[in-house]
Amino acid sequence: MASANEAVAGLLTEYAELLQITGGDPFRARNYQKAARSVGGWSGDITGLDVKALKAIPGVGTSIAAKIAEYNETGTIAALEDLRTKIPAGVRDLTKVPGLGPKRALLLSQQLDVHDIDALAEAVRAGKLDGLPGFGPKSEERILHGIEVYRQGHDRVLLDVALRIATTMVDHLKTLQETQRCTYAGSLRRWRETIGDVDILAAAEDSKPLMDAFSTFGDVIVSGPTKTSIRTGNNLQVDLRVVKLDAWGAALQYFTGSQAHNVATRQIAVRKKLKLSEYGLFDAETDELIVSRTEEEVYERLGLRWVPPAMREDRGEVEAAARGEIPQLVRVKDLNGDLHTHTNLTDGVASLEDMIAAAAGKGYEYYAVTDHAPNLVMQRMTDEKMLAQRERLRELAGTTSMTLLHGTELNIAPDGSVDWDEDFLAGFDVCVASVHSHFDQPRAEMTRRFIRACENPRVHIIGHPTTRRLGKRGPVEVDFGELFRAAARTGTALEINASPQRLDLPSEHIRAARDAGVKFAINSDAHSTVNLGNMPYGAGTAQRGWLTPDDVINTWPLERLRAFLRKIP
DNA sequence: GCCGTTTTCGGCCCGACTGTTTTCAGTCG
Repeated sequence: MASANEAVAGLLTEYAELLQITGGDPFRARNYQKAARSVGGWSGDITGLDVKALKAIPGVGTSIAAKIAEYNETGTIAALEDLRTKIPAGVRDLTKVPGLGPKRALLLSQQLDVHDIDALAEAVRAGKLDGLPGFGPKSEERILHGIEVYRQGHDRVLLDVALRIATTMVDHLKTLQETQRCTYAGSLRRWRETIGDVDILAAAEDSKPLMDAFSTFGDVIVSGPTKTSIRTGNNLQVDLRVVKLDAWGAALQYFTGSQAHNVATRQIAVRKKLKLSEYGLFDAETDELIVSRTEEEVYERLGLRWVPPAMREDRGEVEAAARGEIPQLVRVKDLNGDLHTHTNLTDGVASLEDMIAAAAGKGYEYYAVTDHAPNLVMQRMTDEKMLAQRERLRELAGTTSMTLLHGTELNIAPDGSVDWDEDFLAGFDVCVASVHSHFDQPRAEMTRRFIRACENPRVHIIGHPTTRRLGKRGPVEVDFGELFRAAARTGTALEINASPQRLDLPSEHIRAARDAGVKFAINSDAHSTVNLGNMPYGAGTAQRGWLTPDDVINTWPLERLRAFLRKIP
């Protein structure tokens, strides 16, 4: 089960969607959506808060606070239950079909008596859309296509997949003579953990050659002089927007988003009698262009510091930028080492020697090898193998300028214990401890399990704390507040696992953990030399959690790191 | 429904594209 904040955010989102379907004041629906985001990103726990306290959350006023308080007391929201009964079943599902919004989904549901996507597909194929007002032959085609897309894994793609596709297209577009600038923007530039569609921005006087070249990368969905959308072979939508070079900064700011961040910046513009669009920042009355060439100029003219893309989620960054308090975020180049990697002694694919050589190529000051411990039985680890690896690692120390650390990735048992006793663990320079089994323990047990691991004086880092696999397995149920307090109290770092399948600890928990006093380790969890290159995804995730280098132990110099790893005072 | 250093009422981000509706609504981002 999700946290109370997430649960309420989900209910408020549903309420907003139902309001959109019923029509009426669109600003009401928008407000519920805004409140949902706000509650979901609220660093405190809403459980037990009364109306007065709830109203301190931005976007939560008297009415929404009352609904949340009602949820706190009764576990339900009567107004939501009521709205659910008024809307035909399945309309919300129908709006999940791309191209089908709330209005037309409701109309189809009522006119055709269809309540799920399968029934809709059948009705369209049976020609039941004929004669419906507003639905022509193209509509049928679009809806059927939308249903196909929905079914073919409507899921978002992982960050590395999207980055690869975007980079290929950007590199190709840059080869065209007409292209003046080209980069990816959108959620990819913000390092969101998964990507729904890729936004590419280019500057050119004549957009047609770019649009033509871009169209060859997939099936064209829409195409005009400023925007072309395609769908690639692996079902990823990619949008190319072409602007004039003069508008580059405003366009980059606009298309990087998020939408919520853009709303917030535009509201600031409005208050200053300005108008912000992808074409520039204008005087609202005279329409005179003020600035548009760079993002920095646009933010500056709004009275804001430049906001790093990873922070642009309307989670307080606009207010921070107005106060001039944008943190110096941790960057990949700040990382002095990698503290969680595997070799072919367990499930890695590269040898110890190859992993060390590849890591040296990253310019690290230190590097830890942390193969799996014996309780992950399929890895067949033994004391002897581990000690032999340590010996070999010490021999290799003379071959590299990096300081080599011998470590292991321990398994946190259901009771919170780990693989080896204190004496054996004392032989390691660094111990990562992770949950690899019994993912469905009840919340209280799982929480005790993690806390006991933190309290182990030989455990330095909790690996991939939620154990989620993006798109495949959800997070374990744990009281994150308790976990964060335990990690801070015991001097145990939480990992930000940089694997694109994990990105764990997720960014939405990172700020709360940091506020609790937790330190972090950004680790590749590499099982190959190539995986050592996953660090940018971890750094991006850390940036989304507003972390600075000081928050991240593997940006520290070796001596400071060693002091942290001593843990026992 | 929320919000306020021009407002406790009257705003609320803004533009592109599509299809079919001869002037615009729906959808998307």
